[in-house]
Amino acid sequence: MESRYNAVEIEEKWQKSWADQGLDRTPEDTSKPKFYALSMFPYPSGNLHMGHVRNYSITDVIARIKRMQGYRVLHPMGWDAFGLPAENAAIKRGIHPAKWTYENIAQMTQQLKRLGLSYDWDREVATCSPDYYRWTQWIFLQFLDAGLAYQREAAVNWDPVDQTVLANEQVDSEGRSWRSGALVEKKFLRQWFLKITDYAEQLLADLETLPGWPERVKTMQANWIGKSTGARVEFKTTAGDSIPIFTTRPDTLWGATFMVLSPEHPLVESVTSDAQRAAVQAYQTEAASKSEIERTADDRTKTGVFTGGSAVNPVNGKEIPIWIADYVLMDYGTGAIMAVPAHDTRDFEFATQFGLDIVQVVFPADSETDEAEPLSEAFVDNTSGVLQHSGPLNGLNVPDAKTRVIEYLEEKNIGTAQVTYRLRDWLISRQRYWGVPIPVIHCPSCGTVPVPDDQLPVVLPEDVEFSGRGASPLAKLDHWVNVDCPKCQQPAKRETDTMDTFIDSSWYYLRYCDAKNDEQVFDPKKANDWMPVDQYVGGIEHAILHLLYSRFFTKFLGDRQLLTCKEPFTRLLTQGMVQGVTYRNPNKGGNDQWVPSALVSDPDNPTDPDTGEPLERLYATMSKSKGNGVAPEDVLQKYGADTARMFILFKAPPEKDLEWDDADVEGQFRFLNRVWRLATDFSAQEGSVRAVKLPPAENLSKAEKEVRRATHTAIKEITEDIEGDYQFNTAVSELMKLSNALNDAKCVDSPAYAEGIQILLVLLAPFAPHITEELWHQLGGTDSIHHQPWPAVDPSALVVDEISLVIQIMGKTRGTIQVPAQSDKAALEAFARESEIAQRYIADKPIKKVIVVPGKLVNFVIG
RNA sequence: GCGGAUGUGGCGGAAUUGGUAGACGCGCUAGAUUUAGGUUCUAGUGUCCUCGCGACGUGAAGGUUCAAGUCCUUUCAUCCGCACCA
Repeated sequence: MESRYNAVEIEEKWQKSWADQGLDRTPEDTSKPKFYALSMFPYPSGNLHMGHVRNYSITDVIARIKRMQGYRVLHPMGWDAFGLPAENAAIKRGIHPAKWTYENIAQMTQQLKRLGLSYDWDREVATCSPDYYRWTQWIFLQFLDAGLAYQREAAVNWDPVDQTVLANEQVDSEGRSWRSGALVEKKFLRQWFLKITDYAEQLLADLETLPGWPERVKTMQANWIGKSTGARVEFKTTAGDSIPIFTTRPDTLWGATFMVLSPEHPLVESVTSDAQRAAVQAYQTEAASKSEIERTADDRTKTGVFTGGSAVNPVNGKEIPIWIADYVLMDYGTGAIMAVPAHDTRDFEFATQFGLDIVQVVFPADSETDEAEPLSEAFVDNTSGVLQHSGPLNGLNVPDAKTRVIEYLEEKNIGTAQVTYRLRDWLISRQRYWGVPIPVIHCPSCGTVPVPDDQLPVVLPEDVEFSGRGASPLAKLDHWVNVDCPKCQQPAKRETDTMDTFIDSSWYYLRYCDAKNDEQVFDPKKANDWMPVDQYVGGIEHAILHLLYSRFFTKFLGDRQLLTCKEPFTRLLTQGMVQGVTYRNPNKGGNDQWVPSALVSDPDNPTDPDTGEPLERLYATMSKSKGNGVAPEDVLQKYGADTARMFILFKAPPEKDLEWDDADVEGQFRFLNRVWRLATDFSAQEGSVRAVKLPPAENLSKAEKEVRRATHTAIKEITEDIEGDYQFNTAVSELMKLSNALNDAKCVDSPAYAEGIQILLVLLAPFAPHITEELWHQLGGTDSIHHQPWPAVDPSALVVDEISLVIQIMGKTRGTIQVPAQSDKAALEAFARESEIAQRYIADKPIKKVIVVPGKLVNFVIG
């Protein structure tokens, strides 16, 4: 009696059984090598989407294979649970953020568990739990103690109607508040920063120690850190005030014909002449009122105003005018530049526009003269160009001139070599409720006082009102704000800012190593045992911030003697997006152009339900606005988790975007049904898969040898696919090949066939954990299939008696012949020469050359 | 503009790193099974033609080689990231 593959029933059964057995608990046995497999933990939005399913399926397959390969594996899951959506829900719907968050966690946990992911739930963390954020606060105090946490004034988004600070996400693309619709203003508040810039050089240099990271991510981080090597040079105004500048081209100093200050530069006031004061102030006001969007607008026509003041070029004593312009940024370098229009495109544009002098000092290496034609664009070559009109640099090429000019500047005491970074210190203050309270107390006499370790955590108060107006909910809570100073016991006030949620996620992977510790942030022994994470998997959207911050934390905690690893994540896999079938009306724009799949009645001939116009069909990242999402629950209900996992892993390589296609999902379901049939047909006649006793190789029939070759080829190929670069798509195709070979096998009552069925199930187990467990037990297995060792290749099974030898004439393949596999070069050539194919093509033409590639081909070059 | 990547059938994608291009799957075609549909099974499926023991074929154009998707040069297109960073 043939049974049918009922995925949902089997999956429920085994998920319960595995949970009861504690199958996925992290082993403590340290005799095995460790492997730490980690997916980026989710924000508990309440709904699992396909991107999650893909992310976690990838990591789960890796974790399962590593277990079978004899590693003890740490594979945890948790929740990045603080953040704005919970607070927005509170403001809009009156639900307390904690209630909203924990309900979402409960719901998503149920969804996750249906995917059959082998998590050790005993190590679950939620960043909003006091057990966790107590240690987030402790780490903050470590930064404070190290002098790497500090306060200064910084701009926030201020909603003038609601009188509240807004997060960037609460400001729309037109610069208006999400709630009041008011135009958002800049306001300066005293805020907390972490001094990540102290680690800029290490964070940049150590990227080279990460060969297991995608090039793209490393490049993005390097650009973000933005190291520039150059010089700091002291310019002086004619009045004698010092204006230091930074330049990467100190070799072009003799070509500096004017200076430009940022409109916010503190010296603007003093250099401005009375005649120019009105124009300068007008320009400053205009620059200050420019929004982000106006600043980054496409038209980059340079604007600026002459201050009326001048400075002296320190290398040649020439007097040069000082301008202000908003293309010079206050927060980079010194907020002032020397302008060398001949050798910088922006300065050139500015000089051309305002009729300022252009003096060329670098000339092409092959140029006959040093008296150039007027330039039509800046000459920016910085490799082979030769310096002229530059005193001690004359005749040097640019790289040599750069070295020489630094010596010169230092001799003359007017400048020095300097390195700058674009990386800014990390603003971590948030004027919000649902985050980690910053654990400090402001005392009128003692100043900023850390909350003592034994008083941690500073718990978020529950009795809070969420109006979305006025000060942060915490600041309005007098009984919470007013405390005694821990030092002097006098009345003081709590800090009411909470931390950026990126702080929470910068160390969660460390907490998993020792998730239940209530004495320490983690036991360094345990963290050093598990760290670094061997494989980290997540979306490309975290390429910069999350990964950079985590690297920063790891390095800092290393400096505090809590960790020995230099980098948190040895290998990083950035999985591609999941895209859905999307319908677009090309005659419409904005959000109206997207027609939700649910409204399309005939997918073969899609039309707009409103207008009847034909629709374009394409693939795009799943989103609510496009109505092109596929709900994981629906897929699980219809096909089961095993099919969903198989589809996701097979359809595209993990780092590429994946097009969700129902027909392909059906295909995977068919494959699992075929495996089901193969195994149940086999068990009906055989009974047990456990005792495979193979006769000696020489006694195997041809059919048996073929089955064994297919079986062991599959082991070899799949193992290589996984160990190389996680090519799950080709690994799955190898599983299909093996299943096809077993389906075609002519020796179903042979031990070789039994071995094939058994190994097919074991190899498939990490990908489709439920169906394989069920079939394993139907075949008489008693222990879990997930406790089976990863199969080893039997090299003797791969040996073939005959190979097909490719015959080429002049490099063109003309056919193949079967020859004994063991033939040497001479024998191969002889077989080839005698072959009918060669005879036919060569006939009586002379053979000029014969190339023999053993095991592959023979190529005749004829005249 | 700078930086990173990618271009292979109708589609998703393979190709031992220079050695039979198109594995595996989807789709499609024909046939068988089934009360019908679905399922399942069998065969076929890069293009072209004069249907062969043929020619052509990996974005385009050159080159190296007995042999190129793979190496070199030039070029085009698409996607992504950063963007007045001195």
